[in-house]
Amino acid sequence: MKQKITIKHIARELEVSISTVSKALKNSEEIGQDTKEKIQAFAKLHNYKPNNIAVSLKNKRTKNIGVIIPNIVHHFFTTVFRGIEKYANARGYNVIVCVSDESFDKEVINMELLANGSIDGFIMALSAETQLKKDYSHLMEVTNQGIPLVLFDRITDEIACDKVVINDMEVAYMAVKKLIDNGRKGIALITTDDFFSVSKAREDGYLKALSDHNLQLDKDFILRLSFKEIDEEAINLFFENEAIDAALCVNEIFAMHSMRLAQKKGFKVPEDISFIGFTDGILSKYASPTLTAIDQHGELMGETAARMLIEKVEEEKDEEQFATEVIRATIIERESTIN
Amino acid sequence: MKQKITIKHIARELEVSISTVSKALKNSEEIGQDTKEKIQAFAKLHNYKPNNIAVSLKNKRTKNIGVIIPNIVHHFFTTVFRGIEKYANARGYNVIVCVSDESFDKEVINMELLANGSIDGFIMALSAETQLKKDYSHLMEVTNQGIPLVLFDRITDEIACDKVVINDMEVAYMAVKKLIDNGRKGIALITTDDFFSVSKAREDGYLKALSDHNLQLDKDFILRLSFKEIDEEAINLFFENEAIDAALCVNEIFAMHSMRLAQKKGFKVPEDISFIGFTDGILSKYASPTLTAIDQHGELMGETAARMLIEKVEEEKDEEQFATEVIRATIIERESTIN
DNA sequence: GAGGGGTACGAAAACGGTTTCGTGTTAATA
DNA sequence: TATTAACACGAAACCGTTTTCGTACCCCTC
Repeated sequence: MKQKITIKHIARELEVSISTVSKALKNSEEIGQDTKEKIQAFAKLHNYKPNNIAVSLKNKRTKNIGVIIPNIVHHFFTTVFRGIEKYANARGYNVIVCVSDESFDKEVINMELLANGSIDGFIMALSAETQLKKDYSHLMEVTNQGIPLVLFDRITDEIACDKVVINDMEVAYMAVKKLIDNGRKGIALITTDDFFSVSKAREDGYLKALSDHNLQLDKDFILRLSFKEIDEEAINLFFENEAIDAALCVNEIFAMHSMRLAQKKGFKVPEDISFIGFTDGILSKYASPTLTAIDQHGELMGETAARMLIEKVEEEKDEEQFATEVIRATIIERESTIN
Repeated sequence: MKQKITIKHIARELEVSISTVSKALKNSEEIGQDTKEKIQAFAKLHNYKPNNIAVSLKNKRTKNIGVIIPNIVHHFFTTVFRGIEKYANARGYNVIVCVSDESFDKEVINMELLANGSIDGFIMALSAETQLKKDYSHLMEVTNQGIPLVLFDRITDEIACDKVVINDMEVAYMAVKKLIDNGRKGIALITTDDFFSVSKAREDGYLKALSDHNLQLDKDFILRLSFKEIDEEAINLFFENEAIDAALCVNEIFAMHSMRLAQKKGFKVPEDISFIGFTDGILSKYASPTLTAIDQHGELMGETAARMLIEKVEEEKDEEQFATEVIRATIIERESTIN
């Protein structure tokens, strides 16, 4: 088990000073050509690599970015993460992931842990509990310390920072409009409680589409499910309502369950009832019938967030100028709606 | 934007030495009670938190563990990661994830990057390319430096380190046996090239089950697909063979595609043909018919790997004693096989 | 009053680098 | 030949901790 070689070892071995070695390895003009070559050759031979921690301590840059997501099993977050990781890696950054598990406490603990020097900035989507409590003091703390923060998808207006979202309201509107254009009259919305920023926006789009097309809003057309576990009873009950001939679901899981249960009840998809789900994940492609889905372009979202964060991290001046980038979601037509 | 407070600030403010502050904050017996209280109160008031990087540099422990996985979109790896993250977090460790994208080069680059002090140990599953090339020098390098390493799922015998696997061969055997017990005679194997350690083991189990039950091995009963993209042509051609009445698939994606295409060809599942797939992922549950699957207990696998790694990291002595833990996979019966 | 033993604290080295500044040597210039 | 500027390198501070060791001070004892 050979010990890692340090600059000190090289200096001692080659009988030069530490500073000379350091400079030679960065190819500084200050050092003579032959000395540089000697040192560089020796370093390469012994496979010298600078210690990241020491470098981080010195220049107060870790080249790590902290990502906090509510969960890792949802396809959407996985793809966003993929985008972040890809972009960050290409720029020489590593990604430290923490999963908040939709819990406020875990989110806070993880943030505090990472905020003490481990990372150069945060990318995160708020946990369900955080959006419910509306307590963003841990975010405030972090931004006050000057640590860059980018929020994506599940955001809040109360924190001034960069943000990346999709045009939730618009695309929900478009989805409902598509259903209307297909002749549907009883369009349901299957959503979560509206404390989720995204669910709220999607609901707004849904409502606006209805009213713009002179469709009565029927409270019974909106089903709110827990994000924790699917209440099949509630779905079954919901579909007792024969007036429903289409449903927009705010996520893939809701869509899959609803479609399955509707089918079980005897509805034919898409003849009797159409389905559109947010998140174009793996399930939508393999469902039967395949599910028309709203592609949130998670990977692009992740890349965008990472780009915004790294720009903030690397820019010298800290004029507090924040942007919100909007990714345009697209509807992927499949069998669960009629073309 | 208030600056982060350091021990030095506290020392200056309270007119004591740096060492006194450091000791007082750790509640050292060396420091007088009143001094300690004063310092601790001041620290709490100003929300002092030690700088992780400095601590890491000092005690050569980062409390970070590096995870390198081939991809993040496969359900199996996601769940393993979940297990790792959960366990590691509970023990106060953070997780740095790198995705090798099945590429040897990315695996090497990521490892080298992290090995320079950023992490205390590695957990990884080998990339496809690495298993194909059989070049493990980057792993050797890391273990030679004394950095603990735990391999999971995609492992190699050539590296001495801790390992976590499932009983691939056994469970494949059991799956085939189940099909045989159900009266199936033409049992196919849909797998990758056999350079994957897991595919190899599963194939061995498949072969042994056949021969133990006096079933002829027919080369035409084995279909090898690329892990990169699904060749639907090949699958269609494969199912021209009417003798096939069951298939064991080495992953969920293969199973889903095969089942779908078989159904399209007119096979009824499970009457005409049964399917069993490795990985009890989200797809298996939502398929129609639902897919009998082999649950690899990814989360448990991740926890186990994390536990083994952290034990190695934290133990003082380095007697090189390595273990391989075997997680017992279980078969989840669903509609795609006859009970 | 000298010696001894705690007690409570500080100085300084160390972790592994980067960077500023100073300095000895050499060669060019007047 | 004396002056000077360029060159090549080294000393030391610094990043924020931890930890070892030294020591001033007080109290007790004989």
